[in-house]
Amino acid sequence: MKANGSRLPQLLAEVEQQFVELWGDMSSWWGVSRTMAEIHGLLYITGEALSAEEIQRRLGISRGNVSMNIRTLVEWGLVRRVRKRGDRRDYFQSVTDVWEMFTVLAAQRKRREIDPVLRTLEHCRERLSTESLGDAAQDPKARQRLERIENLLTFLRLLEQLAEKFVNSQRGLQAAVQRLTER
Amino acid sequence: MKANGSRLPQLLAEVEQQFVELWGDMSSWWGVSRTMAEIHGLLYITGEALSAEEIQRRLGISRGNVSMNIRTLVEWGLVRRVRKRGDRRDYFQSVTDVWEMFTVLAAQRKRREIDPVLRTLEHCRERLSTESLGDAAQDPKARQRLERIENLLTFLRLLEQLAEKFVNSQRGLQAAVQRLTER
DNA sequence: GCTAAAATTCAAATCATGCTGAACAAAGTA
DNA sequence: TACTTTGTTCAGCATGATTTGAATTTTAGC
Repeated sequence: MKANGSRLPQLLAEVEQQFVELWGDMSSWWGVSRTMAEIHGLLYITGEALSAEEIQRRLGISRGNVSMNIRTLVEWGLVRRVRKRGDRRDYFQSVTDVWEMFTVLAAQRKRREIDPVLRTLEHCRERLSTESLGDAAQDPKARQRLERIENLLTFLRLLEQLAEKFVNSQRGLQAAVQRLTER
Repeated sequence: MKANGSRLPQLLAEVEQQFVELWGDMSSWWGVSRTMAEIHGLLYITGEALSAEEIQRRLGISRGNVSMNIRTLVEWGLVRRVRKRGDRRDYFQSVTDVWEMFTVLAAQRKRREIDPVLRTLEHCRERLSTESLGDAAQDPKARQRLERIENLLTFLRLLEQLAEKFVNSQRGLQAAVQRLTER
């Protein structure tokens, strides 16, 4: 289908808008707030270095909100702070590599959510172990629960290792996953 | 270390409590509400078939809340409704296989969150394609954005395929992932 | 069919998350 | 030094998500 009469800039703006919204919809997937995802989405799709004011204007959010969220995005390495000569404002630009972005987000989630869970699970296991319980560890209920906890631990450890591969060797893993998903 | 003097049932109750909390902490990981995760966690760790009333009592939540969340858990196949002869209450029991549970949760998330995003992304791509734009597709900005959208699509499709493998052949994939994560 | 227990529903109340905006700090300019 | 522009912080508030509980429906037993 051929283009209607609308001008290109308007179309780009519309697609940009749609993309930012979509990126916001994915925020829960990455475990970040909607606004943080939108800021990142805007920077990713435009590819430009935008000032805080520009971001504020385009997303219709407050000054403080931009500042707080940008800080996290920069800390995480998803966005770079860029200076322009003769301009004292900060500008911000997104990393462009999709695998790198995913790697960062996965690592953050792992650190914040998986690691503490593993610690707690290990603690649960410890409390039900033979060393802690002595003869009582033979109790069928205790044994059953220990088994369930161990199954879970095994599974999560596997996920953890998988995540680690992502972080340590995106490229190699990319190839491996591709092989894995081939017909 | 050997057990202190505390009785086993109390220890089991404590570990149960800790586990339920932990499972609740993982709720955002699965994209479900904390209470839904807690109900499932309780059923998983006890292994028993519990009545709605019992769940309500142990988690300190309302009757309606149990009913609503249980419904979803049953719909998703994470929990089975069990009848006991001579008792007209419903009892509920969790699936025990960790891979099966993960499969279900991943499939739900994919359906609810990944699929719609892919549809929207494809729509964005379509709007920036040569077929839609004609000569305007050569505009550097348009090309750059199309490229970014395509990179993302490629990546998400890969994730999608990976998720599909989980759903279709947990066991085979389990082995594959294990191989992948070996030293 | 009637009754009572159990399950479900959903409007209203509650709660948590994350946003706003005003106050403040820092950094550049004259 | 005083002023202006930009960036940061956080208490209080707004919004949306979750829960409650009373009304309603369903179910099983008689």
